[in-house]
Amino acid sequence: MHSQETHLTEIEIEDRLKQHGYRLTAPRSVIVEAVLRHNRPFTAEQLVAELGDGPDAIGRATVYRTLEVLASVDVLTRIVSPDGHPSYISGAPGHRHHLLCEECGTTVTFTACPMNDLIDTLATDTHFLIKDHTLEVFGICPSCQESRS
Amino acid sequence: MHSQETHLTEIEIEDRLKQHGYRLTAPRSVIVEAVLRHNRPFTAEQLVAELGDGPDAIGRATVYRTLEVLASVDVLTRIVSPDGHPSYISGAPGHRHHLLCEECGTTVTFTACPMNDLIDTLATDTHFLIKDHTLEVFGICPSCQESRS
DNA sequence: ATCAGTATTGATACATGGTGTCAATACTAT
DNA sequence: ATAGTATTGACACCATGTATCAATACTGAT
Repeated sequence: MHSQETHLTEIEIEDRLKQHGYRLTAPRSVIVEAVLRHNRPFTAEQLVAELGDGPDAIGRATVYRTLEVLASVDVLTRIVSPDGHPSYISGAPGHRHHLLCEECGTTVTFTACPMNDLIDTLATDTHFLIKDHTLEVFGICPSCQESRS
Repeated sequence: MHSQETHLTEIEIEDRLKQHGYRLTAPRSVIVEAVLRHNRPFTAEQLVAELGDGPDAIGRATVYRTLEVLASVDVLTRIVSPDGHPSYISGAPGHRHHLLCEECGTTVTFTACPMNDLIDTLATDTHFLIKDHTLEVFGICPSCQESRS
């Protein structure tokens, strides 16, 4: 019911972009490679900092746009923490939620969603047409608990 | 299991501020009155726009600080939508979640939280110390569904 | 292999949402 | 009434993200 994420390869990701009608460009390859190096949630600004200078610098706008594109083809998931700061997590097609360590960012993905029953009840009772929900869990992972004490 | 919110009065809110050691000031009264006029979620910037000019204008920083204070004493709840934009909802002490209409902002509060079981399972399986979770539901309310068709 | 068409890029400027500073003000307990 | 201190608001600043637009580069068709 929960698992570490299995990652797509660069080639699979680029295929997926093509299938959705996106062009394969040098900056996108660089960004995909950078994304694959992260196995923790990262922010757009972190990527900008990594890729935004040097000889083959990639523009801020391109980084933001590409992250959006990758999220739209289910290569990345964008999650928003309770303080409103978004970050991206590699690989998360389908309906998933995450358990994040607030200290080190370790992420556990789980597919068990307890919302289905609740959504039915809410829909019946309120007559809302229910479209979406957020559900993310935050805590401290075992190794951070240890290094605290 | 779900309900429209019952509102505190201005006096009750000001008592609550005092009980927490906050002073009663003119700007805070103005902000509390403004908050009570809203029965839909609102953003900090909306309040700034309402109160930020005219003869008794209230500074942007004061508005932001006061909203934080009101949230800290459970007069307001701050929720963050999937796109990362925070808004405030009047009156929500305790553990509550919300069902929001994406079109008109109508909000239904519910206390049924399906997370308890899941959290126990997650804690057992991952050994995380679980601290917090987000859970908000978004949809279209009955009256907006009607005016669509 | 070349070409034309168009998606993409990146520089820049701008927009939005929020925070830090600090002197001046105003609340509260005494 | 006064002293002490929380609070205010002006301002500058920061962080995150977006719009514009000319220049570039990918792609499919030839």
